[in-house]
Amino acid sequence: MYPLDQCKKEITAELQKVVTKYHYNEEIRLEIPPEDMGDFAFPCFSLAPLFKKSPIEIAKEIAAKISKNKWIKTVEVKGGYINFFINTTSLTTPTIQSILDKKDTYGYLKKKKKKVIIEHTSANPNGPLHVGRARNPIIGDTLVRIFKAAGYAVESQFYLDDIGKQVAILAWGVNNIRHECIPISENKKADHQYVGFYQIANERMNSDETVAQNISDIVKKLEHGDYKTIEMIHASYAPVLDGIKQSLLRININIDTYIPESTFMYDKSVERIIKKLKQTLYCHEQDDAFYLDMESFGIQGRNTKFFFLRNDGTTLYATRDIAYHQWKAEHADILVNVLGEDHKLESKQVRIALELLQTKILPQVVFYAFVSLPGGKMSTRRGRVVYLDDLIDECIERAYEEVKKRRTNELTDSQMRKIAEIVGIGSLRYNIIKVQPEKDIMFKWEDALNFEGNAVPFIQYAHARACSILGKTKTEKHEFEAAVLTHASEIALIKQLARFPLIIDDACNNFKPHTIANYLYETASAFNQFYRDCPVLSDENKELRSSRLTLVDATRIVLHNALDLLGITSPEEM
RNA sequence: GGGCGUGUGGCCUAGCCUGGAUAAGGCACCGGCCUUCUAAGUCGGUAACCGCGGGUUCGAAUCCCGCCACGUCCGCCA
Repeated sequence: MYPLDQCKKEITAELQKVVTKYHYNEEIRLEIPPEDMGDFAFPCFSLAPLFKKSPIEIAKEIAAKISKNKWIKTVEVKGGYINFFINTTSLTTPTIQSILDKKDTYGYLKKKKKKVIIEHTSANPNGPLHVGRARNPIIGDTLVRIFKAAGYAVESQFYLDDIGKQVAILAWGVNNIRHECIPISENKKADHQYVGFYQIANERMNSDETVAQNISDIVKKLEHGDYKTIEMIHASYAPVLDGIKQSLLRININIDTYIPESTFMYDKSVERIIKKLKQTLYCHEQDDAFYLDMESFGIQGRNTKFFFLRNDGTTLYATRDIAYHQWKAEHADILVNVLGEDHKLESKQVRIALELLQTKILPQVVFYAFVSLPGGKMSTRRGRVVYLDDLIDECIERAYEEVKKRRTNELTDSQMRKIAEIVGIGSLRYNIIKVQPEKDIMFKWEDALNFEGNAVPFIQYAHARACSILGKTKTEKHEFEAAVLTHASEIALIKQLARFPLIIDDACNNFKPHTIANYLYETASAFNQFYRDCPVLSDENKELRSSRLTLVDATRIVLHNALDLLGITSPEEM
């Protein structure tokens, strides 16, 4: 257990002890008061009706009975609140010790012996990733990192469409459209080269019935396991998928497993599911196709029919998705999906079907709103997009300009390039993750690439500053004496470092990756204030100097660990 | 028409789940701080009827109802 956990627990226990004498049995929930009013607060308002006294009197009465201990330094009553000021010397030593001992794993929670499958990205391999959906891999990968830190065994999965209409369109295009008819893409990556085939094929499909027929023939052959067709499809999308993987790798994302949809066709599990679904009370037939009537499950709208089998006997995306989820439920204890908000209905339908099939584990879903452009929605089909690769390039380029502006005289070009890469990629990830997923974001270059204020350079800079100080004292031993760190900025920074494990716990339990970004900003800010107030290297007092050095080192570790949770590299200089 | 989500200073965001003490930050704007560990920093200032209207409560940005705006979905697409 981490020091601050221990502290909170003991304050709660102390309160509990006093309060049970009054037959108050509600759970004690401590709050964090506004600045300068203490470290923890207990509001007494809800006790008023029980006590038949004013909250202020109650607070006074209870506060008088609180006995001070290792953690509780002073107790104050203000308004209807009991404010606790903790004994920082009790917190400082174990916190710093814990950071120095655990280093890269400081903040990590104890092992849970539970397996989590986090599905994210799962983009159709018919073109490059675009910014509209860029939140998906970033949120997904951040959750993967957070769950790992929270003690879970995690596997990330990309559900790969290798059997549906979208890849069939791409494959038809690749095989039937001449290269000269495709608009030339400047980017040499295969996903950029191939997307034109998909776009033109889409147009032809919509205007030419024979093409539409050819494509649906491909889908049918796929479902029947026609070997040659499968090979053809695979050859068409493989280079595109490879391009997608490369893009992900550029932003520090590696997905453990790619699960092809076809898996569940060929192992007959989709067939079994169809059979079971047909037996349910909610199944109906319409023109030889089958659907579940979702009306009694609270699904409303123009159409409450959830089709799972076409009239030609082929399956649909959602049908295969049900099979996939059943399979996942067999292989994990917790399932997490990261999906665009356009999947809300489908996800609900799949959930209902899974319930009908008595699936053991249902997925927790994190939905995100699309990133839009000032002119409207992005679309691969219509080619109205900003591609992720272009955004990455632009981020790095702009970061390079910023580095050059500041460090041309001190660093070599390759050093500056390296820093630009770290800052550029970090900027991209940070800007997307710092906003809660369900909030709409309008993509504007000037905002995305603003390098000031609450942005990643601020945090990375704080890390680089810490490294710079430490770099000058490599040979020194960092002795540590908690009692000498008494400056308000030092105390504030230590408390901030102590909070990190609680932040991880909260971010994990509530699927809120953006809280890590907030924490990082606050930590960097606390460090900058310390940096301003407490000179480290120039201090004459040896004990103070080395204790501060240790605090700098501890901050460096926490910033590094938290940045790592966001998949962002911590530069040693900037 | 219906479902789901979002609405917080000029702009962007946190807080909302679990109601509480002067609504917290950033950008922009104005004014200070580099002979001292990288000023991508720091200090101060201007700026908010928390979309609108009701309700619950001792107390509402937070919970409930209605309305408005935006996003998204309501395909034998994925």
